[in-house]
Amino acid sequence: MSTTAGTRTGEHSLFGWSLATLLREWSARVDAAADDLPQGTRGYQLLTAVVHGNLPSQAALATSLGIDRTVMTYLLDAFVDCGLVERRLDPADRRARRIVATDRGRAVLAAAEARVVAAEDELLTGLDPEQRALFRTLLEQAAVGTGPDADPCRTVVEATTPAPDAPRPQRSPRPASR
Amino acid sequence: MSTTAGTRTGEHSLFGWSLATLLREWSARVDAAADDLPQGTRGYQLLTAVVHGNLPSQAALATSLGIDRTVMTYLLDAFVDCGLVERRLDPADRRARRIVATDRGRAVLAAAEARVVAAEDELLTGLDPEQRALFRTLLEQAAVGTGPDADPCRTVVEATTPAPDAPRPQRSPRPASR
DNA sequence: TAAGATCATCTGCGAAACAGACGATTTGAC
DNA sequence: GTCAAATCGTCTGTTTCGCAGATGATCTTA
Repeated sequence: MSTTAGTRTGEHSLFGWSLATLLREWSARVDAAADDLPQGTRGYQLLTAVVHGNLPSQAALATSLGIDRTVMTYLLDAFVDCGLVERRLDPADRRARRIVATDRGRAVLAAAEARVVAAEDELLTGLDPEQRALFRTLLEQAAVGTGPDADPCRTVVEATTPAPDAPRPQRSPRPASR
Repeated sequence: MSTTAGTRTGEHSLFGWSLATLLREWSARVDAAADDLPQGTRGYQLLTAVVHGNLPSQAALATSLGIDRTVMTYLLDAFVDCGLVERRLDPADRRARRIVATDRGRAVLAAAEARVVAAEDELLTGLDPEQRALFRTLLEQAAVGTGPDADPCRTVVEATTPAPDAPRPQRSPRPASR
């Protein structure tokens, strides 16, 4: 088991495996670090998005986190029940709810974030501190470039792929226009 | 993408969001690029591990991919039905099955890999080529350092995984009434 | 040889995701 | 101004999926 999973056999891409492995491990550690939040890792991500994300509606929140709106509903229910966030009516659009964190929500998040940052740093033990900073920068840059808000003009798959007839079968990144 | 998802509010960590976003997008593209494999992205990862991973048993395959053994069983069933892999008895341990790819499996994987590599490169449009190479290197290095094969002496969280009494106070998402 | 651990499989249960419909509201066309 | 279409959040129902547990086969050890 010493050399198994990652190393073998030349130069095929370990990109996906590495990404999945890293996220899995991150998720496990965040689950442990943020166990005072509902829904574990996902709850942490949600609260982070609520506090720092500046997203106008539940739908925006959902697409930013890559989850379904119907899931967002009961996810937020749990947070409201815990007194961590509030649903307020958006005066500009009375269909939408504006999600804001309570004081307690912000405090809980801050405490969790401190633990998560420590866990993240520990997660990246394979890199020395200088590399860690660089890695974080590159990662964020890459993600912002492809996230749900990415430039819609930069069409994606069909350029280099012999995509049959379903170029983008799922997931249309429709950010609210701006 | 100017104001929405990721950028806001100073210096909290976007690490988890970036990781999840990138993996989600990667997964979507691989789903499209490897749609001739069972189980989409997961199937691609499985076949990659079978061909390049040199893993001795289903269990090793499962832990490397972070999935359950019981899932691995029917996942492999699908691949065997498609004639992409075979289960062979391990002569050294007749409990275990040694999973090997068929010729066709290797060919299908090779074709898929070509498409996936292109998709990955396209995924990283936010980085220039030099940064991409660096990012891949750092990512793999970080993942190998924390993966299922990482040095068990410096591990941290593994202890929490099997813990039966682990603090997981809030569970049910509550289909709350309101 | 016996007891315990490990590998792969199967069964059943519970949870989670997804599609669809609904009322409320906004937007756009005419 | 009116009407149709789209959007937001919610709820319902279906179905899929992961996970715990038990089982038979095999290896390991004492």
